[in-house]
Amino acid sequence: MFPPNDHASRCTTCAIRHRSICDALNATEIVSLNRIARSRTVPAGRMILGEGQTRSVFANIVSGVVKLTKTLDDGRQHIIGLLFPSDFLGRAFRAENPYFAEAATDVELCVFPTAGFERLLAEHSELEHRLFQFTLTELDACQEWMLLLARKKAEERVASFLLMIAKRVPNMECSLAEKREQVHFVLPLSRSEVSDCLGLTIETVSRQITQLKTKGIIELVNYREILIPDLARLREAAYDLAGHASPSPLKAHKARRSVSSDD
Amino acid sequence: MFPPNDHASRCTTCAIRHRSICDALNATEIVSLNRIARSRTVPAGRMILGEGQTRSVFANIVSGVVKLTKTLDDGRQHIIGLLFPSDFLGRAFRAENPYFAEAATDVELCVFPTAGFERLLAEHSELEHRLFQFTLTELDACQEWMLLLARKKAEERVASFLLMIAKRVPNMECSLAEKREQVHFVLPLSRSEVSDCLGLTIETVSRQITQLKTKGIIELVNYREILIPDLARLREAAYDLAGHASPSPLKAHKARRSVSSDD
DNA sequence: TTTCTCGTTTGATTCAGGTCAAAGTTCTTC
DNA sequence: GAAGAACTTTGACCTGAATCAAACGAGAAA
Repeated sequence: MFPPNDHASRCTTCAIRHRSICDALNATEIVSLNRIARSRTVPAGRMILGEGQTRSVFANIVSGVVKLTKTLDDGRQHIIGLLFPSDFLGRAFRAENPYFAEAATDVELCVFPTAGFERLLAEHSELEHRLFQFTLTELDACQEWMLLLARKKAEERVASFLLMIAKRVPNMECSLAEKREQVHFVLPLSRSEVSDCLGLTIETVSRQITQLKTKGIIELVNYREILIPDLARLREAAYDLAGHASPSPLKAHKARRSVSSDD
Repeated sequence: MFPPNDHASRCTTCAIRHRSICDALNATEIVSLNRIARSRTVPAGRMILGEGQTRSVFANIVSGVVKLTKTLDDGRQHIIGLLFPSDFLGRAFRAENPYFAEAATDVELCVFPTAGFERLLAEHSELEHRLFQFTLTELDACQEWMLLLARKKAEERVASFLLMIAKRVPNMECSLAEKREQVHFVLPLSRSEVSDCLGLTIETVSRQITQLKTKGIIELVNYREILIPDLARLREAAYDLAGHASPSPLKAHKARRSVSSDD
């Protein structure tokens, strides 16, 4: 899909150049990273990285979506993370990989060989620093997701999921969409995969999507294509009230012994 | 509670010296870290760090247990992490703290002032590297916990929780306990806090503990003191079957072939 | 066109865990 | 040590999501 490596130019035209870990490097360093990098495309559904696999793969996600999954022996499984363009795949400093990585859509990767990448990491602390930043962001997202899994109801989970996707997936309408807070995108995952993200079943996800559709919070162009007429309403359904506290009168939850400041 | 700082000796007698982030530093560097460190004890139940609080606290946990919590506006809450002796508290490079930190038991901290610690971090890449390692471990644990929240049943969750505690809390019997795989410890959390770790209610946690007791997998000395006669049985109840590197056998996945070996 | 397949939706039913309500245990405090 | 208060267990009942079971598209092959 790509012309053979052209160390000088490939990175300069790279779409994710300034959002990926590469942004930590200066022009000279970029060249040496580029020298060891290899482009690779992976079709949807193909495994990229096996759980417990001895040697990790290091790669930038250039386009597409990668899902990271964990599985119990009896088949119960969970998607512990999704990687979008500019995200980094691979656990530095870990001999074993703690999860599977699989292409959710067709994926374009920029792959770095293990040894070479780790050497670069050791030589350029800027690069390690940036990787650290990425890891912290991943940890934040993970902890946020734990709250969802532990305490949110099915509808809130599905709404939260759509919100998360809407934030990271390319919008189909580029006109004055943002202005109107209207979003239109293609879901990168099947219902089954969505349910594996949310700790629900396919049926429940489907029902909740129907529910959101009935309420007019989302519109389905087709199974995968979703239009969100008003992000604020979706945010409300997701109970994603970052900061602004308006205790939704939908259901009065007994706030257990809290750090009560009032009555 | 502590004698005034003695830069030369305090660290050398520190119980967590070699497990904490400090182990990344050499003797000279330790002294400069020690110079800015301050001992502090926090009684159980006291807040250490507020969510969204502008400036982070940096500290080693010397003794006791700290819980990190996230709360939805209506009071639904979740404990996203527990910190044990030698763990590190605080988000480097983040202006805002994404969670509450509260002393679950009486806690002894070794606190570092923000500015000074970040300077040390910048000067000694070894220290940042170690912090990175700690963060990766935290991320691993977090992702493991997501699987628990998403897919494990109540009894498995409680068993997993006890297992996790058993691994990290000091054992009360030091004789030939390990040999027999027998563990005896004091729960650092109340039932309510346990339920907030597991995404369950107090009642369900209580019932599952009773259940485990009935099955003879655990014994209750009192509400907080637990004896585990056979760790293997608890591990089984937790569905914590380590090792497995095979994808789900039940759910038929079309993705099988690995991409790692070349075309 | 028909037929097959795969992913999705919808309906009926079940059940694990939540909710509500006591009652039993510890631990304080006076 | 009596009186509470706080925490924990237990019981009865309810409900939200899982499970079981069709039916419904949409795309692919014939």
